[in-house]
Amino acid sequence: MSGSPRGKAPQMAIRRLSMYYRTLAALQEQGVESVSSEHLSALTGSTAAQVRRDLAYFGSFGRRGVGYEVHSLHAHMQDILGIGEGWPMALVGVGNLGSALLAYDGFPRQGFRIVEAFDSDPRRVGTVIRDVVIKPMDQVEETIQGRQIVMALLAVPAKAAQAVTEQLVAAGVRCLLNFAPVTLRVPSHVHLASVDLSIEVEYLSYVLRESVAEDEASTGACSDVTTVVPG
Amino acid sequence: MSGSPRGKAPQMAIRRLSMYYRTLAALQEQGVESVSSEHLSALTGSTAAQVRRDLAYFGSFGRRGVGYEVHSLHAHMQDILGIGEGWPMALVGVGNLGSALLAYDGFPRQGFRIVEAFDSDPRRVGTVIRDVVIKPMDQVEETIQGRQIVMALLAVPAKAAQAVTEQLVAAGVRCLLNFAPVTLRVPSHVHLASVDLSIEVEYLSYVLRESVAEDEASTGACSDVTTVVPG
DNA sequence: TAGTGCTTGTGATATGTTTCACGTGGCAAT
DNA sequence: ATTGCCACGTGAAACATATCACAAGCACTA
Repeated sequence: MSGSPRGKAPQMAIRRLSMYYRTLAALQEQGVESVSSEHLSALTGSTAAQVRRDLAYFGSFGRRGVGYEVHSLHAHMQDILGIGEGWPMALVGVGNLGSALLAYDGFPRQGFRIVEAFDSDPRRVGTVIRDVVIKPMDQVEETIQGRQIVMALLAVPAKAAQAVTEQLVAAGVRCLLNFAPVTLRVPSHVHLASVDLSIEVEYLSYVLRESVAEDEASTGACSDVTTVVPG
Repeated sequence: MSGSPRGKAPQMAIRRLSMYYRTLAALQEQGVESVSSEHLSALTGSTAAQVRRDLAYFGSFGRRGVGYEVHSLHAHMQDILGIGEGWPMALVGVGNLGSALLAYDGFPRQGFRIVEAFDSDPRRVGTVIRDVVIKPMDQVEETIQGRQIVMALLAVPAKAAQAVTEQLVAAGVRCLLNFAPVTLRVPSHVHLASVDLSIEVEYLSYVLRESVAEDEASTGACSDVTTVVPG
């Protein structure tokens, strides 16, 4: 029902779809009705060719000589990404980060809602954040199976992450978004994405060090350093 | 001072270094003294060949027939990633997410510390979280220049992100870790990494939809679904 | 209806990354 | 010493992804 996947889309293309989707939503709000690959690429930091190629993995949504109709393309992206299904999510670990995730309004705005939250700390169990009651860990399986939840956010300490993962998988979770700085093992039918702050910061640290080294190689005047914004 | 970069390392290789680094720290704590590429790959989810290749971008740290000495390799990774420099960081936006970042103990444990925090909300200005006093936005430039801060975390609402970015860049920041769901424009000498929860969740939503569709194609018995953990 | 200008969709090409396969060096034991 | 085994480091092959460049298609005009 969702177009014709001619060839398999690279993971990165799918992630870019997400950005196109968001950008299209913004354009729609601004009342823009039509957009070209050129325009879309400028707004998302891709190239025009890449935008066209990314979209072409899933079908042909534009009209030659004209561009893409914003509303229609937005709807197609929503369909392809499976937003609209409105998968309910469970959160495990309601510490600092977990609380922030519960309160994060980006999720409901994109159609994803955290409907259950769990924590092992008895002091947190029973408290309510954003209409969600925090339940104890021993209710994970029962609740997740009962509500047919397939997506979970994992915001527990690194040490506990693997054990909790196994608990969630046993309960029937199919997708995990992990925030703990560990490499999780999951069965092949379970999909895993990770947000790892250490990796991001250390990556920046690396490129910073590299560029500082370059600067020092050409010490002295500011010379011809480019200050133009890319793309 | 940091080895011999033969060829340029792919971005992904650098991110994997970060995982090796963390894994080596754990091994060291466990008292393990030697590790093979095979072993390291099992712990990080890579392949042995990839581990060797990734490390080879930066030098040769192992001994043939033996493996890698954990302590020494850990030290090399630390050097390459530029941890140890202990770059001080600034945080802008102390809402739910920003507060969680301030309290996140993964940063100090990896040698990164948030030493300044800023917010535009007068009610938050002046309050103290984890020994950091929240300052108003108009002190960004002065403070960052004064303390020579080059890394910043951006946890402001999407609408404000681009403007704040420009403020930070003007103040001399060289690296930005952005948490707002927008595409930021930065000058080419500024490095940017992003943590985008929408993208992660939507990506999972996509693969979930895909795999559910596959399941439905072969409805009925569980047939030959693999449940073995990978690699 | 034919012509012009514009933008898509897509083969072909170039670039980048991962995997393979094996030569090389190192350790241990005989 | 010599033999046997092991695991790294790396050229070359395979694979994946991004870019280029252009034919095809649409809108509009005359």
